[in-house]
Amino acid sequence: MVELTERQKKILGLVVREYVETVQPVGSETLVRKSGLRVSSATIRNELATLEELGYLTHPHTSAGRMPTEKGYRYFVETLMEEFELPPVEQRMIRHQFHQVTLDVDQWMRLAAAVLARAARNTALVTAPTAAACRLKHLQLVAISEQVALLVMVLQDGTVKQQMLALAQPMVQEELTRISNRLNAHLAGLNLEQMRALTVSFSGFENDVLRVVMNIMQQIDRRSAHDIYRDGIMDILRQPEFAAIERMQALLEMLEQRTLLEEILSEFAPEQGVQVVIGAESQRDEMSEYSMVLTRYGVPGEARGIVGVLGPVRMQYARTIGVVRYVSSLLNDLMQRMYGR
Amino acid sequence: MVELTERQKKILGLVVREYVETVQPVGSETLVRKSGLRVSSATIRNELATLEELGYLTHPHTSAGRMPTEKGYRYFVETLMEEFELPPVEQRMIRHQFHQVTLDVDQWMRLAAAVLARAARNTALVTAPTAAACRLKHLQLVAISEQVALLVMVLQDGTVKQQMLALAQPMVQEELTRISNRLNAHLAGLNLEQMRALTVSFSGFENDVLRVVMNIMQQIDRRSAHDIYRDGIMDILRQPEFAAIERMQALLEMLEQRTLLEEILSEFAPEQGVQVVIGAESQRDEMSEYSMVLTRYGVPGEARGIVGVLGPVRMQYARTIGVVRYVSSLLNDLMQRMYGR
DNA sequence: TTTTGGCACTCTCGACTTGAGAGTGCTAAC
DNA sequence: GTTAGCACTCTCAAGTCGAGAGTGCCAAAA
Repeated sequence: MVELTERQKKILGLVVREYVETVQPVGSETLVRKSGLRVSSATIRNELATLEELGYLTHPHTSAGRMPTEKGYRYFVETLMEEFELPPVEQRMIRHQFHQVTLDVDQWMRLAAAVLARAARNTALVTAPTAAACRLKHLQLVAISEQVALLVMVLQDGTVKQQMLALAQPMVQEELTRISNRLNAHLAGLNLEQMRALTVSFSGFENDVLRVVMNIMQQIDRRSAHDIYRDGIMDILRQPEFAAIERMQALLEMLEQRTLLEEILSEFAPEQGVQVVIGAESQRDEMSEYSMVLTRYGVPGEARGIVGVLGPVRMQYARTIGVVRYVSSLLNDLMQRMYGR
Repeated sequence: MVELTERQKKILGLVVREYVETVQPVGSETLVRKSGLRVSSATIRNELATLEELGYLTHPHTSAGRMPTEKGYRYFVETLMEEFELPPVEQRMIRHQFHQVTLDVDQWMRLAAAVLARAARNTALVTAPTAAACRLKHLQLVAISEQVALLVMVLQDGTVKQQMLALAQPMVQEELTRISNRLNAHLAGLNLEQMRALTVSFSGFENDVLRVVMNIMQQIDRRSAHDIYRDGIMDILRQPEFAAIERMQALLEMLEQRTLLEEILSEFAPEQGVQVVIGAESQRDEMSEYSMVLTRYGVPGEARGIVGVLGPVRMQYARTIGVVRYVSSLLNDLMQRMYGR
């Protein structure tokens, strides 16, 4: 790998920035004007040709200007880009919004996605925090009608699950509460594995409930990230790269495929720090036109989730990274407070 | 209003059906071929001209075939269309899916939207059932950490609400359970109005909780339909009328505007039966290109919700109406079972 | 009075052409 | 190493053209 000269770096940086802004291949004349370099367009052309040979730039056709390749963006992200921090005004606004909303994981996720999408001007993807193996915190049976009860389960990571139960025989609320208490006394704090050992100690309706509880917990354990909160789909669709319908449809179709998204997110979200995945680096055809900026949040031992932004490869990486970092730090604070320091 | 002749009705019906299928203005020759009428194309042309004069058909330009106007569709829906019933195989499949899913309102809504979208091949809109004024069924406080508790509220209509509470001083689960029981004893079955009268009888932390409960219930009461479950956005976007980007974006933008959608849904959902709203009949510019097929489900006294399908004006009305009717009847059954017959 | 054949007329749509504009790449000179 | 100059290439928007589809009307037939 040949080291680039300072001038080449400067030119590459300019091409990336200019292209990201205008979405037009940028020509040598434009660069002379913007660069402040005291050289002629012909010199720039020579440099551009070199950068193209090295794989950082391309040509859509002979008489068009240059645009960055994925390698070019990668180099930009790693070496040329300067840090971006969200302006304090916006930071304050976002924090304010989090304070206003009710303290509920589901709401936080929605808000995080909304805020992230708006600030990054792209599609935001957020997964709820999940513990490696979920533990029951508390359960409660609530009479809905004579024959139907609602089972509400609160898990260690703060998520709430609910399921209706058909009752073999009518029960009143007092009875259900008594049963809830008995079950809580034995089950609170346990994970699926530990519950298995207890199945023998219950019988009748209590055993039925236990089975349902275990069933739900198994479902949760199986899929690592339950729901993906998405927002700002319009923001990404407004980008000029989606002027062609098929692109737009392809993207929407991908965003509707939860399993694919989950897979990609959990594969590329880094254990720490912020990860940038540019185009084909994701190794998926469906994603080859998009880039992602991903990170994890949460309390490592307890429960973690993913926050990220999806956008066209031509993306304002510095800004996006800054925004993702800020939102994830906010969520970190929230989680930490939830787990009591 | 002049009554149409049998032949005119037949021709109008044919034009609608043909246009809905092919999305091409239909010409006199085609009609002769399809109609089975033993007349020449010139005769058909005369009839078409009459129908156009009466406002049932239009012309995109001189040398194009005819396509229905909104008045044409309206006439079709009211007079010409034959009933459509979902084939038993599909009915069974759908019922099967409802049996498989856990018994939880949120899940039902999701499933209803998914099923409806698939069967109607358009975008499905479903709102959760809401009681006119919501009543508390049961509440439970769950310790999350020493300083944080989760308040879980189950409402009469089966929905579950949750909110984190910051505790002024540490409390253990036993304490929280005791408080929950005390509050339940007084509050269960009450609506917001009735709770107001009780605010004096509680103090300290119990009063704080009561305030939060009332606050949440007020939020729910204020907006008639909380969340709108949407599905099948891709299905509608695949329709040829969305070949133009702006249309596509306009639609997506509208679907993201929850308030607008809520307003439209609750305005046009009929008290009983199935309502068809064709294009500009909705009196909204944003909706002038779309039609809706809406109905309500639920238990009139207790809680009701809306199911509907949104699609292009050129829509298979008979099919859509049949599907909406079927899904709403399924939801009716579910609701009825929930409210115990 | 209704139906029909005939024909001129209208409008769209895709294919093709053309010229301006943008930008490169090369060469020869500085 | 840098630069001016110029031929060359490719795109894109505008304009042109002809085939095709379908109408509208008229005069004759039923």
